[in-house]
Order: sequence, then structure tokens, then C-alpha cells
Amino acid sequence: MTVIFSKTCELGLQAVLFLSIKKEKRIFTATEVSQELKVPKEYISKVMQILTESGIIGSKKGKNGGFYLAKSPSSIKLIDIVEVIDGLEIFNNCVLGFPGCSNEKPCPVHEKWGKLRDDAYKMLSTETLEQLKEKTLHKLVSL
Amino acid sequence: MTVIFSKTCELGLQAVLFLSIKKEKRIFTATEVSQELKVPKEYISKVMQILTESGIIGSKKGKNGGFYLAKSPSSIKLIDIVEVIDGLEIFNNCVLGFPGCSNEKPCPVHEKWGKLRDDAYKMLSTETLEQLKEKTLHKLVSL
DNA sequence: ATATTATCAGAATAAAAATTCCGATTTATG
DNA sequence: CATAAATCGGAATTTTTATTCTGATAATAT
Repeated sequence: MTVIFSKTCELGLQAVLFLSIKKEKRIFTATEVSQELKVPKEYISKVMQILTESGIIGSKKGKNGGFYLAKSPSSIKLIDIVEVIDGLEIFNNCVLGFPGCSNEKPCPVHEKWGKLRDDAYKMLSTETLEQLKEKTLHKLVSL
Repeated sequence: MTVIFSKTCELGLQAVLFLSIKKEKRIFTATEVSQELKVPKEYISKVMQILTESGIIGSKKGKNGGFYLAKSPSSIKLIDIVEVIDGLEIFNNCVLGFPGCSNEKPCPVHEKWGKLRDDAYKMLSTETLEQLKEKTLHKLVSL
């Protein structure tokens, strides 16, 4: 089981992080990305296509084609990828699965989860990929 | 999509919370629980069986049988149900899905997620069902 | 005793998510 | 122009999770 994001979303995040530490508009094939991230080519390829549709990643077809970051790392945040792939529902839904959980009809952990949820949202939406670059670099070389 | 727990786990949490606000050892049939929580009888029944195996819930077979809390609400915490159903992996795994995420090889959000993860764990393991009783009561009557 | 009403175990089915495959199209290059 | 190397779109497949069903067994009440 994944932690909070779907597997597809995790791969999307990894792919974008990977591209964000590379030279701008430097193109990588799906095969290259898959090898560096150690994930199946077909899968990462499909995920990058989704991100291409939504404009976060750019792609070039044909020979010497591949994928690249469509925007500057300083204008992308992790939440952008999450939004496109998993959507933002998890930031609204009740963590215990109760229907209609709200400030009016809170579940037993509504308040506490509310804080956590907001912190999680901040974690994903405060820093840009540019600001995460150093850390990303360290992680990716260790794969 | 659920927030962090599987649907099965959500139902398990709801069932135990439901039983925790009732008089000790008062027995409820799967049908009663399903009606009060507004969830399918067959499903909640199956989930309560899992919790029965693990000793959190007790059951009585045959006529006038049903389910009841096997322990006192003051000795049960939400984390106990999570552990039995989903396991505690989510408190170890990398939120971005990177392999081998650790203090030595941290992912870009390792530290921040670490805090959140610990807070989430606290949320589930600090208070007992007894301490949550009031809040639980309020939520369940509103269903 | 017998009928009734439960849980229980495990199989069966359905739905969702993950993963792969394929054929079409695109583009660079010799 | 032909070939090679990519992405693309959509279908197909596999795997996982959710959900329901079924028949067996157990316990109670009459």
C-alpha cells in the first residue's frame, strides 16, 4: 500500500522531480527516466503522458524525442502534480471515512486531522521544485 | 479514494467507535451496526469478524448473538484498529514512494513528512476511545 | 427437540487500480 | 525517400481491493 498518494501519483512526482534537477529543456526519453528512477518504462511513460496533457511536462515526438519540464522549476510545486493525478479530494474527505464530516458535524479526530491536513498541504504547496533542488539531487543520485 | 486508510479500515474504525459509546458488553447484531452506520451489512460484518479474531471485538454466535467491545474503551486506541487492518507500514514508507527513504538517504520532503507522520501517529495513539467518547457520540447521532 | 437467528469461513463476484501491449503517428537523419 | 526511434491513444491484461453470497455451525427460545 502507498502512504497517501496513488502509485501513479508517486511516479508522477518522481518523474517531475527528476526532470527538475536537469538542465532546462534537456530532453529525456521514457527509457532514460525509467532507468534512472528504476521503474518500469511503460508505466512511467504513461504517467508522463498524463502530465504532458496537463502542461507540466512537455514532450517531443519522433526520433530524438522525449520529455522535458514545460515550466521553470521555480514555478512548479509538488501539489500541482498531485492535483493533476490524484486530485485534491484527500484534503477534504474525512480521515475516518464518515460522511458529512465538517466543523458542524466533526468526527472524533476532525480538529486534529484538520491541522495535519493543512500541514500536509503546506508541505506540498509552499516550496517550489527550485527550492527543493538540492535535496532532490541528493536523493536521486542515491538511487 | 480514501484519505489514508483502506475502506475496510475506515469501516473497522467506525464500528469500534460505535461500540465504544454503548454500554459495556451490550451486544449488537451486524444488522444493527450496519443500519446505524449506514453501511452494507455484509461488509461491516466481515470487518467485525477480522476485529473479532484479533480480540478487539468480541462476538456471540447464535440467536441473540452479535458483537460487542471485548476490551474497555479506556484501553483501546484508534491505532490498534489501524494496526490490525492496514498495518503500520504507512508510518514507515516514503510519502513520495522512493525506495530506501531514511535519514541517511532522505527524499525531498523526508523531514517535513516525518513530523506529520509522527503527529498522525500521535493522533491515533494518544487518546483512548474513552477519551474520544463525547466527540464520537456527537458524530454518530448526526448520521 | 425444533425452529429461529446469529456468527463464521471461505468462495465468488464486482470494481478499481496498476501495468503492459499494440498499432498509429511523428520527426530526425542518412 | 526510407528507416529508425520516439511519443500517443486506447485497449487489454493483471493485480489488488472491495463487496456479496452461500452453506455450515452455534446458541437461544419456545
